[in-house]
Amino acid sequence: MPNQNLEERARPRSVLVQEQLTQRIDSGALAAGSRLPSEPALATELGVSRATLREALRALESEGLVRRMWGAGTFVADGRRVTNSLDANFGVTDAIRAAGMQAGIEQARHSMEPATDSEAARLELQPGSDVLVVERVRTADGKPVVLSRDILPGRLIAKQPELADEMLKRSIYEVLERDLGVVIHHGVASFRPVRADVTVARRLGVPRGELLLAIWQVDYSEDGVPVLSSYEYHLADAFEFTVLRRGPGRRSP
Amino acid sequence: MPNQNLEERARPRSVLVQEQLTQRIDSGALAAGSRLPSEPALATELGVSRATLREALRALESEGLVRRMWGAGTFVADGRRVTNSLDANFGVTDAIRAAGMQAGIEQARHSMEPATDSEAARLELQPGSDVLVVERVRTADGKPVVLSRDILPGRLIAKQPELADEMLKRSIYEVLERDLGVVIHHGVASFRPVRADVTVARRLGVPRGELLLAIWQVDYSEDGVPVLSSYEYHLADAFEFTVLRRGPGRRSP
DNA sequence: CGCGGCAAGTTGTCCGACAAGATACTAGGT
DNA sequence: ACCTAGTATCTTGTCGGACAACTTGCCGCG
Repeated sequence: MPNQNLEERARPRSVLVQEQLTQRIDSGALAAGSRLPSEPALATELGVSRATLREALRALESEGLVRRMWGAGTFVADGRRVTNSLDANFGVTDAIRAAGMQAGIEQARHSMEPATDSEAARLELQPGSDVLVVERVRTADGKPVVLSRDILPGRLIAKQPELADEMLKRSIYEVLERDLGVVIHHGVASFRPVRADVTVARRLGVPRGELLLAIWQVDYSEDGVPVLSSYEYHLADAFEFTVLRRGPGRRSP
Repeated sequence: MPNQNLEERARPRSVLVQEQLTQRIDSGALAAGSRLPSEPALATELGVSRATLREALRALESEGLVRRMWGAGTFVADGRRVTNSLDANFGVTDAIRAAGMQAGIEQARHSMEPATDSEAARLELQPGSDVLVVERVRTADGKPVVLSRDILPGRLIAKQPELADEMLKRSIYEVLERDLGVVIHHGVASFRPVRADVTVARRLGVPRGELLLAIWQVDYSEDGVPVLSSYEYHLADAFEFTVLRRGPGRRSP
């Protein structure tokens, strides 16, 4: 069983450096298009070796935050940092806040029930295992915008069943990380446009047939274990969804 | 003016190593979950120093292809490599082919016209500059699935106007890269569900009011210059759109 | 049979050095 | 005075070796 310290796991220095630089860029301390200090200078300033700094820069380059030009320098990418990006903003709460609105929760309820076969497969559980189901209507400035149904393995909160109530008031991602020490590493989301059926329409307070965007996804922890399966129905006019597409680089001929 | 060789630009060895490893993983030579050879061994095998290899591994880790565990080894991520991912598949042609269908083009036409103010702004051109507009209906196995309208700066094909005709038959991304040496580095795409209006419905051969997904995006070259602005209307049932969401890592407290 | 410690293997970091590319400056010629 | 070509210098890319931190599995001891 892998050692997963919930507390103070020693993290590689290069990751810390990467986060420091990310913060400097996001905070505007390093303006878009500007040149970073040279690697030896920056390494000295951050108190790490040049090799460590270079690893961090490589990761930032891979994420598209900086551009490195041989012999010229390292530059902050002309960061048209997308605001409400489906890539960056995890969860509805973040998306609503990023849009500058007040995130709220209504009609929240949860239950523990045996997983359906398809759900068990998505979460890689034994068929019939108990899962926690959380249904909520998310509001932006008090207006319903999203109907969500989140499904988690029951074992996650077996020792702290009171956390289920927390999820009715706060972001599930927040509870997962703060109270359970589970950090989401990545997720796979799919979506398609749909029309509101009668039940969804009633809960969101819109006419039947209204235009919605359905999103379903599975989120994985840092160990590659699926920890959250969710279904969301978004009002078409609530947000503008954005995705940063990374180029394929040169194609193989 | 930056030196942008269209031909054989010397690329860093670490990037070559990164591509070699990516290919090994994609081809299945390195199975998902398996452990990579140790860094010294792999560096020797690839003929590079360990520092160079580590930079490549860092990039792969940032892309989520491998997981590195201190003291244990480097492992190929349990790659549920998403097939038709909006992240990975650039362009409709790739998406159709990834779905195992035959990509085709109908009702194609192009024209050179002055850019509208909003288009000029999106492509960072002088208002009124000439732009090449390409309208096409994309088919999968002969059935219309997408209506697209692509807009490029006119200067791109000023010297080879015959390439406009090429774009009526092949993927624009393919023409950009193969014939113009322009490699797309990244793009920013937005989308929302819409209903087909009368003109779109007629060209796609569907009833008015049919459920569509509208996608609009701007693609940027490696220099950060916008080179392509496009609008697409997808039939809701044509594809299943998928996005790989990278986790936020640990949040700042 | 269980358990603790040891040893080998692996990744993380560091230092110093040189090669290759880009830019800015200077000296030379016109 | 102006333009040009070469050079000096700064930057990133790569290399080699070394040691520290961590994980795992083996081995011996109780």
